[in-house]
Amino acid sequence: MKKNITIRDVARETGVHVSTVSRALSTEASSSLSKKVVEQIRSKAMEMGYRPNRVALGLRTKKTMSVGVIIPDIGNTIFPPIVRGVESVLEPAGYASILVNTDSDPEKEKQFFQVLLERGVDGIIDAAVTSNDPTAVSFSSELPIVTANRMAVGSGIPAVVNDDKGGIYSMVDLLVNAGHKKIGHLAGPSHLYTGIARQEAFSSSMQERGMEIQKGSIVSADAYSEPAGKEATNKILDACPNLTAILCANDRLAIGALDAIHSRGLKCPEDVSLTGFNDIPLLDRIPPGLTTVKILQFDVGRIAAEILIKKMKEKSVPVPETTIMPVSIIERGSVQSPKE
Amino acid sequence: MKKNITIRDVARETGVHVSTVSRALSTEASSSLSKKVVEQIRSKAMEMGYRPNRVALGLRTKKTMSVGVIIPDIGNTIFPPIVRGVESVLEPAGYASILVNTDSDPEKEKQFFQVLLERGVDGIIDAAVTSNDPTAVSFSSELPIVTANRMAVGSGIPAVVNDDKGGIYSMVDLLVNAGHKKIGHLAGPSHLYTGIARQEAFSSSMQERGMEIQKGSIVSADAYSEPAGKEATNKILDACPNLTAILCANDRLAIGALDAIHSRGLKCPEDVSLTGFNDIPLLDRIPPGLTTVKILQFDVGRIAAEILIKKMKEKSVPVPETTIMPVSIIERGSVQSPKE
DNA sequence: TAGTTTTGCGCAAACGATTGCATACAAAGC
DNA sequence: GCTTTGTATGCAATCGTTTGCGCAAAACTA
Repeated sequence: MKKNITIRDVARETGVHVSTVSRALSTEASSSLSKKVVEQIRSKAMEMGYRPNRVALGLRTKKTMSVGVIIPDIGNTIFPPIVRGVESVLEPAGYASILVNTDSDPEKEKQFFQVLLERGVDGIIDAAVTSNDPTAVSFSSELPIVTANRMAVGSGIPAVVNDDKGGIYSMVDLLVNAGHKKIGHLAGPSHLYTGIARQEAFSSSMQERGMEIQKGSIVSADAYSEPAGKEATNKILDACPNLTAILCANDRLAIGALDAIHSRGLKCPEDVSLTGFNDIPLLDRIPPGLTTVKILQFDVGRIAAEILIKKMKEKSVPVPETTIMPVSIIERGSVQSPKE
Repeated sequence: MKKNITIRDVARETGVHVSTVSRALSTEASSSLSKKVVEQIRSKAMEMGYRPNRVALGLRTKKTMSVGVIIPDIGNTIFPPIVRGVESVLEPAGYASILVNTDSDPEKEKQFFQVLLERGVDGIIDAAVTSNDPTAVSFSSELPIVTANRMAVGSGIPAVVNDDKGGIYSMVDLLVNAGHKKIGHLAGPSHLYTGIARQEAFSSSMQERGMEIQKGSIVSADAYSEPAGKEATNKILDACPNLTAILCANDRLAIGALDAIHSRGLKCPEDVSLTGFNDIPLLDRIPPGLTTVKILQFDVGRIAAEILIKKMKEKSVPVPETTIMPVSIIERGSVQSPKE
């Protein structure tokens, strides 16, 4: 492993001072130098295989050109596209992303904030934020943060989220228009923004349409997972066996609901219609085809990163506090009119 | 954004020299100090909210405690578990992971190597390596590299891969035992290790079992994607309509094959049996249930990271050049005995 | 031609930590 | 009581850059 060469080496070889080399290599500062030296230094640097040391740069300028990306779990299919969206703008802008997984543990989230700050990141994309997140709030005074896919309600931290409310409203419409009168809601975890927002949207939408919400027809799953969805669905159907449709807070819960329905000897959509949220990959191939709300995960990440870059460049620049990304309804086979 | 406090500040407050603070804060060096000062300095540092600056540390020690993780695309379902596996050992060991996506573009891979080196990573996990990868090889003399899921054949770079050969052999066995005589192979891209290794395994296995390989019954897909799988399958079936089974190089190709089969008015497994590789999430729920080879993605990442850490700590330590992870066969509904 | 401005580059201090070496003081040996 | 040996801490260089300031030479100005 050969020793790295520095601007000092280049300076020695070209017979100029290190500061001159530094300036020659910088696009802006090189204008204060004669064309000839700049040319000479650059070609010499290239020839010597000079590679700038970002660590030293970071120390000197207090900008590491890196950002922390905090997510609950990259294994959860909705996050990879978000991460790609983030990188699609960060990388071309010269930023590196340090990725960490919290497994939705607030304690870990806090630790990671510390670690990221020690490493001098210039900003953070937080897709693991909880609805009430003191950690994110307290760190938001230290460096720019943007939350993605979720938001810390009332925190003032810029957020890019999906139109959860609109999506749920459309789904309720769709079910009601299909003739459903008894609709349940398999809700997401109650400590997460998406869980809360979607449940609130469900309730208010049902109310606005004059639909009855039966007691026990709304149950929150512990996590966004298939088993949690199955368990919660069983609770819902135990309490309200007469339901003809269940609106699920996300696709994985809906898949769990499908399991519960089958295990009870029922069929979807014949006995109970089901809807999801997110439109995860391969969902279209799982029978009977889940009707769901498609979200723009990639764009959520992309826009969150764009906002973050703005704030990192100029921390007092005004940015929209909440950006809501449009959703669309994907109709497949899991919804049909109730039998009677 | 309040100014960060440094060991200099702590030194001033406690009335000692910065070097003393540095030693007090380090677990090893603190043994050379009196217990009293150490205690005093530490509590003062805590009280002042001192946060070490890793950038400065990195400059001084030439170790950034960070590693680059290069993958083709985090959106491809097989990579997230690998990344989690990598992080599961890197993070507890104090390393941060910088994640980059190459989209399988060798040019990008090269650029990212440069960027990662500029950023002073201590090592690299490369899961985007191509079978013949001059970039990885040339950089391997500059810093420790371990490849995951794929390998650069004959490069001497330590690799952790799946038992591709064993998996394919088992699959051929399974098909042959089910009575298939006309078996095709939907191969992966021919510039990727997995594509090559699996195809070679297919050919040699068939040969060893005395099975005939029809002309045109092996076609490489351009990419590991459903459309590429569909296209290649059509080519295969155009050339060899009498095939009763197609062994696919991975699950996504197999799903594409399923599409092709359906579009030709055929059925799986009645008309043609199909097998996959990887066992991606939700695969079990796609009818008729794809028989596939399950790989240990998480462990591939985990072990690759463990090897990398060893090499980063002591670059001349001997490590296994190739680690092969066991695979297992998951039987589902996509294979049955041929009709006639 | 003398004074003034501009141009081009060097000097040296910083960024925040670590670490080999020097040093002061105390304890211990004789 | 004087050397010897630790023991605990300070000193200063260093890692690789950037950048404000200064200064000489060149280029104008009148």
